[in-house]
Amino acid sequence: MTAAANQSGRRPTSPRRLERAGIRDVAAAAGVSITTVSDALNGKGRLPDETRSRVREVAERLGYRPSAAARTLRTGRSGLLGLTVTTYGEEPFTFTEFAYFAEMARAATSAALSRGYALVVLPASSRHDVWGNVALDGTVVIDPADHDPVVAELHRQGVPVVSDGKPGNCPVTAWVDNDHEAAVLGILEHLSEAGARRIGLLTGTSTDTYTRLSTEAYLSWCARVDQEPVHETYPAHDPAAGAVAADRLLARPDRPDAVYGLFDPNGTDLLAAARRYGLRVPEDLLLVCCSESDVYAATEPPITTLSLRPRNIGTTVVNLLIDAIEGVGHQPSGRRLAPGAEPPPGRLMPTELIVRASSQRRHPRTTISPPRTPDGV
Amino acid sequence: MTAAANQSGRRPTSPRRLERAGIRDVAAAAGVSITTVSDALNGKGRLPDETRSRVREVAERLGYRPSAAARTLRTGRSGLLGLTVTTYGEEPFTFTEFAYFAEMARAATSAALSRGYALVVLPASSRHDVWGNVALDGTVVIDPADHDPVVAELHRQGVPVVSDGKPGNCPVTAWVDNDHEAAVLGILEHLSEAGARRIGLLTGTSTDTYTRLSTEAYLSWCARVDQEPVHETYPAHDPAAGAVAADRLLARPDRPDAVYGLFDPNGTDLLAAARRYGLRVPEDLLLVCCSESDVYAATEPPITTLSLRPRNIGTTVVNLLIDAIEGVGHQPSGRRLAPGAEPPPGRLMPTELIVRASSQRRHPRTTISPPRTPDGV
DNA sequence: CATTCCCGGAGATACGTTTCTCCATGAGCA
DNA sequence: TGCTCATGGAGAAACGTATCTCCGGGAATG
Repeated sequence: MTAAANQSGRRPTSPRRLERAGIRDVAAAAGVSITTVSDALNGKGRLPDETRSRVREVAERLGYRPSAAARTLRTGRSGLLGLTVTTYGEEPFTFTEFAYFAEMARAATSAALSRGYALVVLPASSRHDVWGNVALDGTVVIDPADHDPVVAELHRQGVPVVSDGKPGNCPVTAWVDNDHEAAVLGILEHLSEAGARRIGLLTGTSTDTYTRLSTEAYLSWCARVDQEPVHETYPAHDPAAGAVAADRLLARPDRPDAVYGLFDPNGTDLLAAARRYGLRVPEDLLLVCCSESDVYAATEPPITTLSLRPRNIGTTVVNLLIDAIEGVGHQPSGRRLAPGAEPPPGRLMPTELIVRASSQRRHPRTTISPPRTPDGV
Repeated sequence: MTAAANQSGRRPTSPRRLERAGIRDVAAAAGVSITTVSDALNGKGRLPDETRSRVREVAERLGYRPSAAARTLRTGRSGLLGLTVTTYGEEPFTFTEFAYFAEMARAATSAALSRGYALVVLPASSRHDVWGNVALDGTVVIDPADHDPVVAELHRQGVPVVSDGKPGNCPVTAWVDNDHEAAVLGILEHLSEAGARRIGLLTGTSTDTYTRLSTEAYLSWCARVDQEPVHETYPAHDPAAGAVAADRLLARPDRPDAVYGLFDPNGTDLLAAARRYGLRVPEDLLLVCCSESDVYAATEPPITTLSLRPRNIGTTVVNLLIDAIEGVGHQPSGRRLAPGAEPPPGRLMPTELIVRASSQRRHPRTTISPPRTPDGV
């Protein structure tokens, strides 16, 4: 039957070995036109239910699966979202953000799927041919650089881009970020309440928005409460440098009695350094670091962490992206032609401070920093 | 100039708003034919270098990007690999395998990328429309069920499938797995050497290959050394049930003096249970569990873990898949028509026992179980 | 001078959909 | 009877690329 359909449907010039059934085969087998098959399967035209169900049945029987490539070509929609992550070395993901990224990607995948999209992870540094070979309806970019070439290229192609991390100078469609300022202030306040008199900060040297905003919040807080900043910095992509910097921080003459570390490994590094200097945590030194890892629930003592709630971020960023993709037509495309007219809309998400033994000399407590109104809106 | 190219290249009937430059525009702008442009850009035909570079230059100037959809439609290759993972609940990934999966997926992505492919994560339970909407050159399936419908469908469509986990009864092209039998025997031996007299096992009730092979190895070892099995089981998808089962195991009259837990959370659950019963680890109870999480390096005491080396698995499985995709033509497709003629080729990968304080009363040591020859070859 | 051959490149077709346009038919209505 | 209209469906034009076939013309060869 399939063979017969093939023969009547195809040009006789190419006696194709019969591979997968195409829409033509279904049309022939059902005795209707291609149009009718397409309409019946996609629920589009005006057809009596009888025809619709008959066509569906024939398609099912032939094991017909529409060609994704042809559909994409015709409709201009691939149903694919990109997830781009900045890279330092050979490995496609940043080391320091690994747990964050894993959780965020998982939530993003889930959110995309539930709206009928699939997610492709594409490091910015990927081979160019890979980028060129996949049709993306939109892209999520993690922490884009100031004049990110990838974002610029996508923008030029008219592909919507939503960034995780407030963009410095990037033509993104929208963005999502944590309220880093509020988070840092919340931590400093928390440490103060626990009795800290001199709070130190451990950060990377990189100029990404996260580091910059957090540092600025710290410095302005220092100015306000009239504390001299105690601030150490290291190249964040170098795993060994973090331990050294932690050591340096505790070796200073103006040694802090509390430290906040901006990156995931800082907690264990600081703990090790404290041991070397014979400092007890939390009696002599209060410790907080930003991390998604549950390692810090099991350390001795357990360490208070700031969670950026990557699941929230991932879900939000994908939903914003899909909104932008499907909401096309609402936005006059003239927007692209008016640079700097108005900043892209942004959304600030709350962080969560998971209070453990390392940052309290009294009893435990959990706070969530309140969301603020985004600057961009 | 682009406008002119458009006008001369397009049919005058449709005065398309000028969007992205197509191959026609490049051809017109360079004063050559479409064929020449395609050949020049893909390095295919016989063209003088001068023409080639000129065409490339024009393409660059126009910002030409070939349409991935059109290319896929024409060539039948999308450059996309699927990564399918079995699901228990709403979330697309299995809880107990989270760290394993994250690492494995990361390695798989990396391996795919370095060979020019991109990876799409697609839970088996995804909405049907998502599966239908993405053109896959091949798929990696994690732990396929015995008569997995997803694998069957892919097989029917002629899509190569490589599985992570030895398939029970599935038409996969190839498979990769750990040598679970050797791993379990290695652990039992390790515990015996540390002084264990009665070793217990904590597993899930599910019938996947991993659980089955490990359990069988345990039982046959028990028979050989003449020990009565001490075996507790719980529904692996229920996080609370694991803790209960751990408790049950240590409450037995024939309480074991050593336990191996097959799943990630078993370690912490067993540790907590041991505390409740006043058992010291490792003095009264030796502990090992299978996990990729570095949590177990920080527990008190640190717990010995078996790593399945997901990075190895991910890399291998993807490379095997791409080999199968690109090696098409070597395999006579008649293979598909001869079911049961020969089992698919498989590869067994070594595991790694990371020895920590919980499983030794002497000094630390690290062993790696030797790889065996796969059954299938 | 006639023939062959290779170089450089043009034309046309197919990949498998979706969708726009249009047509035939028969019912309802004046 | 003649007109409009809704219904059910067919035809054909894209979408943008890769590739197969073929062709003109100059150089080499007899």
